[in-house]
Amino acid sequence: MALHKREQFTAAEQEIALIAKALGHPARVAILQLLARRQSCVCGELVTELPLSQSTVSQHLKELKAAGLVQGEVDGPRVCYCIDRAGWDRARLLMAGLLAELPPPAANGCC
Amino acid sequence: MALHKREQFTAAEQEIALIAKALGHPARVAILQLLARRQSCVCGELVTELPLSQSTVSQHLKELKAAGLVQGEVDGPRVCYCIDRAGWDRARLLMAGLLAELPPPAANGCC
DNA sequence: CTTTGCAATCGTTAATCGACGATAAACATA
DNA sequence: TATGTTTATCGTCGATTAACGATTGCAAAG
Repeated sequence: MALHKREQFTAAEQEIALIAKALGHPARVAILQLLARRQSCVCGELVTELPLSQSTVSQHLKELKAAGLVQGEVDGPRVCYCIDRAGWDRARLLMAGLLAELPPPAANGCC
Repeated sequence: MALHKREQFTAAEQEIALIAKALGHPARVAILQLLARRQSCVCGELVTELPLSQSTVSQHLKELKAAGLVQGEVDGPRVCYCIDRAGWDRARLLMAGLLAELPPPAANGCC
């Protein structure tokens, strides 16, 4: 009950926050960069690139998937992760939209 | 020790993550939008616009300030908050840089 | 059909977050 | 000086996160 009040904000605000939160950990940023640069793809390779255990990497991948930024395809015994292009574009759109909002300096008195 | 391993990532990854984390809550997104649109400025006004208590809003403002996205000027008994343009530009740069990284579809086999 | 190898999930722990009310601090005004 | 207004900080509590090792689940190889 009402200890977390996320519900009380607009859907747009929640969507931005969801994506930003997924980007809010250096391990996940590093994973996304590895995937975007196609340096690796398979979960096991990511584990060797990162200073984290297999289970922790798997957990981060799950969060990135939940945020729609990454998708994973099973390929035999291994899993190939890639950037989810739709989610990636959406993220770019939302982030650019938010950060573009600033009008030219000081039409107002106070700042 | 070493329960949180943020230290083990690059400075760039940590900087992006820090900013993204600040954007990772709908209340903070809402605050930034209010400030960017100059609809309000003073902390007390923000409180009335948001479904949160004064202390909670103050806490969120503190986090946004720590991420360099917002700055506050004392104006008598009240405090005027505004977007920190330098931090805002930096955020735009970093986010755009990260999200621009994706190369054209599938040069690789797996995805 | 068993073994092997990879990835996901479970269970646990410590740390951090999100929220609040209460209190304190800073300042203007009576 | 006392009072009211505004914001920051403190203390607390429950929820969530980050991390790990251990276990489970599954597909390919033998």
